[in-house]
Amino acid sequence: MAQGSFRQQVLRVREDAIVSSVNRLLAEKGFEAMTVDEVAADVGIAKASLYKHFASKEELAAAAMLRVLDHALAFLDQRSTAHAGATPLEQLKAVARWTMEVQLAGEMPSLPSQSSSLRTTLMQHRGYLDRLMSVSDRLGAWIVAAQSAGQINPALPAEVVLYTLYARACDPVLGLLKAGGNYSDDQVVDIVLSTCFDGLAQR
Amino acid sequence: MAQGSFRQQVLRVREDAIVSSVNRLLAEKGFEAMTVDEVAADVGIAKASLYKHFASKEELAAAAMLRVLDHALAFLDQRSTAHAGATPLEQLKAVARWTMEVQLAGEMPSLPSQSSSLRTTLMQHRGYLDRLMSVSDRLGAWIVAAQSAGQINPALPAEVVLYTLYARACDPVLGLLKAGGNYSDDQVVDIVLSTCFDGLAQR
DNA sequence: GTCTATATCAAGATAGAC
DNA sequence: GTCTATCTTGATATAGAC
Repeated sequence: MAQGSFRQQVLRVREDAIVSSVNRLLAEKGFEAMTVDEVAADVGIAKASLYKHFASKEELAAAAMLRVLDHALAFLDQRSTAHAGATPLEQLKAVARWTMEVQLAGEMPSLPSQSSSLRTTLMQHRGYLDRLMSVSDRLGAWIVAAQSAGQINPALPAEVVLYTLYARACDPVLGLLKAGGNYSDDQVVDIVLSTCFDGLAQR
Repeated sequence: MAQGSFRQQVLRVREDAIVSSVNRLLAEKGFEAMTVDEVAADVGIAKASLYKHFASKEELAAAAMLRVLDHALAFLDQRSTAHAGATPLEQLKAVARWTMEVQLAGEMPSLPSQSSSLRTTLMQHRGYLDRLMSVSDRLGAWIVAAQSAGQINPALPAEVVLYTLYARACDPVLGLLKAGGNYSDDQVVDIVLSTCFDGLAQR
């Protein structure tokens, strides 16, 4: 696969650095609170240079969301191949664990469920929607399989399980527990995973 | 208890209307996206008049948060008296159901867990912190009792249960399911309550 | 206290030289 | 493509008359 000229590769690396900064700032402050000036300062280039790479703040954020989804797809690929023997429930738990680890690492940009200029941009972004549907399809297959195997509550509509997994990837409980300082990151993940799959009530 | 002069009562009613508008807009768009112009237009008064009642946008939002907590405290009072015979688990479920109903009604302003000017204001607001701690203390008592009775998983730290209940009051899953249009509000609440207390996994 | 009109400022976006 | 300097807009907040 062609990687382009040296100059193009340099640009690609720079854009990657930009997206990394955007990703972290999005996770830390959210889309509205993040400013383009901050991004430029964080990357170490002038604001005008940013706009040579991305046409708007929304495009900047969209690039970060796209990369997150690509990482997710890569993770799903790896689970499907290197861990093909796992049960559907184990696969779903592995995915949920991965999203929580990403969030605790400060690298999970929370999507704006509320009204936002970013939301309208994303809803018109083909690449974003394609990846989102791809992720949802793969998770959906595991959800249905886990329900057939009696591992996930079959009384729950599959979309409920899917939405819940998405929501837990941005669960503020993780940040609250981490901020409390009483648990390690691994413990936090184990706890929230437990409440997600096993619930609060005694079994 | 003195209610003040007629003029003061009129002002009080007006401020109540303001807080109601703020509360709804806060629930609908969040703090950052809500503008003071919108609030003024929604209430039907001039923007400058708003600033005679509240010193800043943050104070405006804080007033809405305060009222939500007062409503919560009133609900907790009612549960403690009119439903004194309920088990601790039933009380917790009743509270969670109430918060979800409030959210579906578009009246639950989501607190900014992320960095925000509102957060710093609230963290310095005595009245807000007092009410928040009061709510937490009451819920904490029910949580501990429910764990002693073997109704809530005793392996979970009480603060985890508390944070989870707070987080579910703002759970985006509710909005997603409502937006899908496949379920009534009651069904949505029942579903999310089920995933919260019983988890996703088969029992 | 309410209004209209305005000050002030932060932030997204662009111009134009290099 | 990168920079400095600037434009433009939208939003918080205030002035001052009534």
